[in-house]
Amino acid sequence: MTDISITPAERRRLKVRDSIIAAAERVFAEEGEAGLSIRRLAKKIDYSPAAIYKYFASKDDLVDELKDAFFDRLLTQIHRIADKETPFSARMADCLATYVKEGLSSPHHYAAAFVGTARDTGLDASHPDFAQQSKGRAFRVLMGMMAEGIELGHFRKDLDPELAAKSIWASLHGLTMMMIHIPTYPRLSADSEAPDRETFIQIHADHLVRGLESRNDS
Amino acid sequence: MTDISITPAERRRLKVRDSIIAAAERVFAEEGEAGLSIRRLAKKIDYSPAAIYKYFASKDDLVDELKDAFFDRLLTQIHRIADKETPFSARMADCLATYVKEGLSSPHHYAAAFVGTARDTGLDASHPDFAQQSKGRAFRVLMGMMAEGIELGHFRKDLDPELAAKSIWASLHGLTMMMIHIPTYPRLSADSEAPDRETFIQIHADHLVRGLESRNDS
DNA sequence: AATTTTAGTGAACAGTGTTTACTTTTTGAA
DNA sequence: TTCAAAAAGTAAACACTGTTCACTAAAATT
Repeated sequence: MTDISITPAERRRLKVRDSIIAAAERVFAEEGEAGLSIRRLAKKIDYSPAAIYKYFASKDDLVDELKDAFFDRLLTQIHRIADKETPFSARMADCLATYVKEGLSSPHHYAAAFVGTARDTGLDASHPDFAQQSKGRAFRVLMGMMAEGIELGHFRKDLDPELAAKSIWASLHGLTMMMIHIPTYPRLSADSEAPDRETFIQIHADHLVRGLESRNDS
Repeated sequence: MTDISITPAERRRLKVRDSIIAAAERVFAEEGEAGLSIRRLAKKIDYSPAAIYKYFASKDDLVDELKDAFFDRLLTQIHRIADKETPFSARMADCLATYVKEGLSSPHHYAAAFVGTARDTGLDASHPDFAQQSKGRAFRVLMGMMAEGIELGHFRKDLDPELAAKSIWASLHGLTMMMIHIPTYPRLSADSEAPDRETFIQIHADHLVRGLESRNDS
């Protein structure tokens, strides 16, 4: 009985823990991982640096939590579109654009979630299986839509939904990273006449969808 | 007259400088920017840490030189394909695949060249114009091929070569980053039956090209 | 009320990039 | 060849970083 409700001690602990990630979130959103230091964080919440280690095993663990929270938010946004009952084409295009835009809304979070050439965020035994992470769940939404598109005849029948989804995902990821890294993308030089970012995201999504569509129908 | 040839002093200086970047290159290729420290570098070449600052203004400057050198190599590889006189389709596909493969051959270099959400590697006044960098020159090769493809009728006539090239570039970038970040890509879970990397690069390139092609011709 | 567990801390360890004052070596000219 | 100037190289310090450890103070449990 008593273990169902939460004890005041646990409630206090959670409060401190939350204040840590809240402060971290603030710094991280503005300056990214580079600007985030345990000592700086400690000052912000008026604790000693060592105190933070009673709540997080390491800085990486803390940052991982920020990344995970971001991808949860991204997943929510994706679902908000994907679960609609609008026509397939519009839904698909909306989903692709939403992924990119959501990434751009938290560039530091997004980019940080894709760093490390190794298994630090990969899929070794220590981490949960990829499909379980919100990154993986977001991918499965895309893969589901892909299967639907093939089913409906919008996309070529010979496509493997998983491979096609991975290809599309990579392309979306690329545009997102590009726009994060080159803030003026798709403008490269000052003089070039280029559409605004939103329009370009649409163009990009159109190219991608076109590569999947079955031909010889309007 | 005397300023045409190089003095022994300058030659010595260049030798030391080269030994620094050589050592840096070795470390960077294996462990990336994380494993590279001035002090460690100094130990490797048997100099004091401060000595390195007589050759490079900062660690970032040193690392920038590594990145630039890498992109020069990448540009060379791209040109090796693009300058061939083979049929357009094959050349285009080869170019796209080569970009990705070359990126994967030096994952740390490639990924490092695309970090920083800000203008640290962007296109502010301090840096040379984007089109001048080897990153920009590589892009111009792609854009040239795009124009050629439109000219030849392979690609839709209504495409803007610059925008289309940017879209393709973003997609290539995405696949490269994905494969760097998820070493088993396109395999996500251990059980999934997926093609090898080389094949998947091809599939991805095919999707991209398909999105550009004019329709209703075989 | 006594004991055990937990929260929190100051100080230290082993690193980092970078600067400054200083010495040694090399160079170019009188 | 001698001598001033420039360049090469360094030890030590500054201001940081993540992390650990021995320790105290305060709750929680028995």
